[in-house]
Formats: sequence, structure tokens, C-alpha cells
Amino acid sequence: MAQRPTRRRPTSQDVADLAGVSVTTVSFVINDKSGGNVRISEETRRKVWEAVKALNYRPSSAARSLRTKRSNLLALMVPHIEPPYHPLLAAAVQREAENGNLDVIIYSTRDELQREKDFLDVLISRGVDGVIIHSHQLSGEDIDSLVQAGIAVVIHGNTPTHPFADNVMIDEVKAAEEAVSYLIDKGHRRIGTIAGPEATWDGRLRKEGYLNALQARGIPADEELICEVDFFRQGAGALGMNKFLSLSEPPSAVFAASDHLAVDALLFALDSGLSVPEDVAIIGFDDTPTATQVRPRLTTVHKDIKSLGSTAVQLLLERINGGGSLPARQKMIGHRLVCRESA
Amino acid sequence: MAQRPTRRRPTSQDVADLAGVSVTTVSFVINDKSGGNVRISEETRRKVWEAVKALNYRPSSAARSLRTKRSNLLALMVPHIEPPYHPLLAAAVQREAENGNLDVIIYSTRDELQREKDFLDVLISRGVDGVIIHSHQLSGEDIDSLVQAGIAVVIHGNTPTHPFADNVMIDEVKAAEEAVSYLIDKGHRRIGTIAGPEATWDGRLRKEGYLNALQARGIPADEELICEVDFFRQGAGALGMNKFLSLSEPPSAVFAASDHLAVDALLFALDSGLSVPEDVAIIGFDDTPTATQVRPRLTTVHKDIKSLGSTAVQLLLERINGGGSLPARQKMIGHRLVCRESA
DNA sequence: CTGTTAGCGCATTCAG
DNA sequence: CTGAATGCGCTAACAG
Repeated sequence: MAQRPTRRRPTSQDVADLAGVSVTTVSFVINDKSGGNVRISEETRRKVWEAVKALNYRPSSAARSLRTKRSNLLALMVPHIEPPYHPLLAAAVQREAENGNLDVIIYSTRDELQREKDFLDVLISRGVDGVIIHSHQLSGEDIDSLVQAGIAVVIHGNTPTHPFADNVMIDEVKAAEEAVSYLIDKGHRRIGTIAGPEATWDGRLRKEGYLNALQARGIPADEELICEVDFFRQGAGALGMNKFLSLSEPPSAVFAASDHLAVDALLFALDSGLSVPEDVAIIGFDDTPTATQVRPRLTTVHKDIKSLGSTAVQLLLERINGGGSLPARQKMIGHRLVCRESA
Repeated sequence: MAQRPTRRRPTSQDVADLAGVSVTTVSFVINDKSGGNVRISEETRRKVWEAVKALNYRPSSAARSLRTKRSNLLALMVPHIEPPYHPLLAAAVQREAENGNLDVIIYSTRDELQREKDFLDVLISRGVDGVIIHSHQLSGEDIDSLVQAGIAVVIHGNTPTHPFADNVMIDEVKAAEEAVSYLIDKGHRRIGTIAGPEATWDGRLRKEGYLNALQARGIPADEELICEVDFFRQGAGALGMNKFLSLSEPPSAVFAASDHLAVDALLFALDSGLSVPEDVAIIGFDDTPTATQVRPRLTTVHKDIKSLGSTAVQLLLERINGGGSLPARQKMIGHRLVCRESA
């Protein structure tokens, strides 16, 4: 070791020379091409691998991509990488991607449309084989530019559908509805919601579920009890809870549109001297690890993030290997209410 | 939209044809080459860009990489992507990488040496421009294979040093020492530590700091009070705390080698009916968001993760643009004890 | 069963 | 100031 950087990197030609065969043969044994009218003797294989080891040869994926039009690259485009939700998704995606020997690049858009658009270009430049998109702003046309470029795309959530893009999602409305119904069953009548932005699908859908639940039980909705906040802003949950607590008639229960929000709200309530769930019950959404790291533990809607991620990759893989023009598929992942202590 | 996938992607040749110029010119204007004996008329520039827009041209980075030997790719190699620590690091790295128009691939090694070695090969194949490594097992020789391949490397932590690889770290020993000293100052004499694996640098170094602090105050170390656990295993912190609590003479304070461990331990103590910090004080390490999401809030050593990440990328960038053979540099990032409620 | 050869799309000398 | 020609390293016809 300790030598100065950068000697010339060996090429397949070097390997061929050393092994005393042609580059074709090298390529064949390295890619283990045994099909067709190709048969390589054990002896030759051995020699090639020997040369590979000796030279410490690693094929250049740039050259390979150029030739094969496959990059073995997946992209994951998400609004944020900060904990807790998206890293879990990323982990699941990575894990599944490994099975196909795919690397994954994560693009964090900060929820800004311009950055999303920019990334679209990057994706095409890079020639990624597939992309998983979690976005609230991209249009069908944007997606189409990817599809046109031959990139497989699956969309995380119920966002714009494209004839050749798949969706992986959970039934947001129903899930939210179940959560709120649970609250109603517990006897709550005055239920607030810390909702996500109306501009996002998740925000809109979960609020819809909330409203559905109320309506189903004949409880009138009250604008005062709906507080729309940003999903990712620091302290957003506290903001909502604060608003509720300062009402002349505060809610006895709160449905927060994410665990992040819920935990934030919960802590605010606690710090305000209230007991949870006695003074105010709280229910979250996602079931991220934080849900069990607060006391009382958070009652929340469990989303199977792992399964979301792996399913997304599987869909991608199917499209990549073969079915470029499969019709759009919608995969609904199960969810369930996890009752813990906060409600 | 709604067309079926994949039309032939336009190349720089197509752009040239449409603009009525040569590919050379296209390349020049796209890469904004104005130096040397190259001067392109405003008029020509305009025409080229027009053609680019018209055709929706995106240069192929595979071809470009093949030619330029630069991939504009950074890699981040970490033991886990799960929350909370590494996603924060990843976020910081990403953010800084954007300034250089670099994408970043995250490799999660699950702390397994074999996977680390495998990734080394992938890195070389991909021809990443630089890599940030957080590993406990890789040797100087392993690092060298990267350097030889012309890849810039910076190491996260105090791990093996290589003549041409940089380190970004905090003073683990001193930080740990400060934390434990704080406990001693508060009057604690019987202090336990939930330590990381002896096999990891972080584990070893933080334990060293713990021992130093005790020694400095003449407090004898007690094997019983040192509990070595895995950094990432679920419930590792609880395990440690459980062991301490079942001692005939339990510690009155505990120094945990990470927030993750600390929070876990804290919750276990709480759930066991103890009060923190009255019955047992707890202090963590890292200052991740969870530290403020538990009650009592966690007293902990603040690590400037953002700065760690961005510094790492800056070092990489310097090496990539120019100084391939700069001597190894060691960047020490500041830390500080954040006193909250748990100790 | 193995070797020869022709590009993949781009950046870049070197002439004009 | 711009164009023609070369090759980066690899895969895949196509011949032997």
C-alpha cells in the first residue's frame, strides 16, 4: 500500500492478453454467458478468472452502460431524507435492489418543484433503469418524459397515474377513516385533525378519511378542528396542538396525519401539563420507530414501509426486465391500526 | 403524453444536425467551454440551445464518463441507513454534493465485512469520483485499492489512516470524557457505561474516554459497570440497562455510547418504574432528534453531523478537482455537551 | 467453441 | 471560430 494514486486501470483487453484469449471470451466468462451457441471450456474460464484476479480487473460500468443501455441504477426521489419515514423507505428499497445488483441514488427534492424537474433531467442523463417517485407536484406529463426516455417508473402514493407507470400505495382514506372511527368508538365526539397540506395527496386523502368517519357517525365537521400544517416543518405538530388547546372548547382527541406530527403534538400536550390520553387522545399515522419511543406510546396506523419499498422495486424490476410497456398496475399495501397507549 | 415507451434518444449528433453545426460545437456550447482558442458566436450558441430544447436532448452521462473518466458520482458507505444517525449524515452529504452537481449512492453494509469488500469492487466498477466511508473493519490495504483506482476517499471517524485518504472526525475520547466528568461533577460515583462493541473504533474510543474520566477523579473502574452491546441491534440499550438494574448495587448514572442506546436505556428505566435522573441519570452521545423527543429530554454530546457531512464532501471535492495526491488530512469537528434533563 | 470487428455517445486533439 | 476524425472500454453480431 502507500503508493501514490492512480495507475492505469486494466481493461478487458489486458485480461484477454494475460489469459491468452480474446476479449470476447473474457466478456463471455465474466458475464457468464452460457446460452446460445457459446460454450467456454472450464480450462479457459479458469485462466480468465486468474487473469482477472491477477490484474485486479473491474469492468467499467460506464462502458458497459454505454453499450448495453442499462445502468443498473435505480433512483429514489423523495421530499426529504431526514428521519423518520423516508430513510426507512430508502432502506427497504436498497435492500430489495441488491437482489438485482442495482445501486440506488437518492434524490431529495425538498418538496420544491424546480428541484424535482431538475432531477428529472438528471435521471434521464444518468440513464437510470428505474425510479421510485414520491412527489406531490409532478404532473403526468413530467412522468411521461421519463417513460419516453425508457425509464421504468413507479409512483409512491396515489399521485398522478400514467398509462405506463405503476403505483404503490396504501388506502389512505380508509386508513384515516379507521383511525378516526376508533376515536369515535372510544366515545370522542370532538375530534381535531392536524392535517397535511391540501396541496399534497397524503394530506388531502387523510383528511378525507377523517371527514368520512365523522360523517358516517353523524358528527358535524368543524373548521376550527382542522389545522393544516406542513408535513416536514420543525414543530408543525406542536403548532397544531397549540392551536387546539387555545380553543374555547378544545378537542378531546386528535388525529395527526403522520407520526412525526403526532409525536410533536403529543410532546407539546405533555409539556403543557396535560395527560395523554386522559385529557387529549392522540393518534398518528405511519408507525415509525418514534411511535414506540414516546410515552405514552403512540397509537397509530401501521404502514408496511418495508413492503412498500420492496414491492416498488419488484414492479420496477419487472418493467426493466422485459415488460417495458406493461399497463399501469396499482399495488395496494395493507395497513392496520396499532392500538397503544396514546388513544 | 400517454405514448408508449421509448423512442430513440437524441444524441449530440442530432442536435448538431438540427442546429446546422458540428458535434464539436454542440459539445463546446453545452459544456460552456470558452477557454483556449475556442470562441463561439452568440448566434451559434442560441441555435444550439434551441435545438437542444426542441429535441429534448440530455447528454448521456455514461458516454461522458467513459470519455472524461469522471462519473460525478459520490458514494457513502455506512453500516446502516436506518434512523437516526446515518440518514442525517446522508442528508448533509447530499446537500453539499449538490453544489458540485454530484449524485450520491448510499451503500449500506450492515456492518458485514464481506459486503464492504463487495462494495469496494462496485465502487471501482462504477468509477465513483469519491467515497465517504464509515466502517470498522476495512483495512488500510482495502482503502488502498480505492486510492489506486483513482478514487478520492475520506474516512468518517478515526479509523485506519492512509497516506492519501482524509479523516473527518470528532475527538471521541475527549467528548466521552467530558460527558462522564459531568456526571462525576454532579456527584455520581457509581457510573455505568453501555458501550459499543470493542471491535469498533467508536465503541473503543468512547469507552476509553469513560475510563479516563474515572481515573482522573480516582474512581476505580468496575467491570460490572461496563456493558458492551451492539450499536445497532434492536433493544441493545434496554439490555444494558436491565443488566445494570439487576446488579446488587446499580449505578446511579449511565453513559451510553449513542443516543440510540441511551434512549432505549432511558425508556427501559422509565418502564421499570424508575425516575430519571433521580434514580438513575442517563447521558447519550450524538444528539440526534430523538434526544429531544423523549421525556426527560436527553443530556448528550452534540456532534455536528451536518458539518461532518459537508466537510467530508469538501475534502473529497478538493481531491477530485486537482489534488489527487494531497497528503492525508485530519479534520476534527467540534463537539459539546448539551445539558438537558436526563442527567 | 473462440476471435475480429463495429459501434454505443461523447470530448477532444488537430486542421482549417 | 468550427469541423473531421479518433478513441474511451465494453458487448454482440458475425465469421471462422
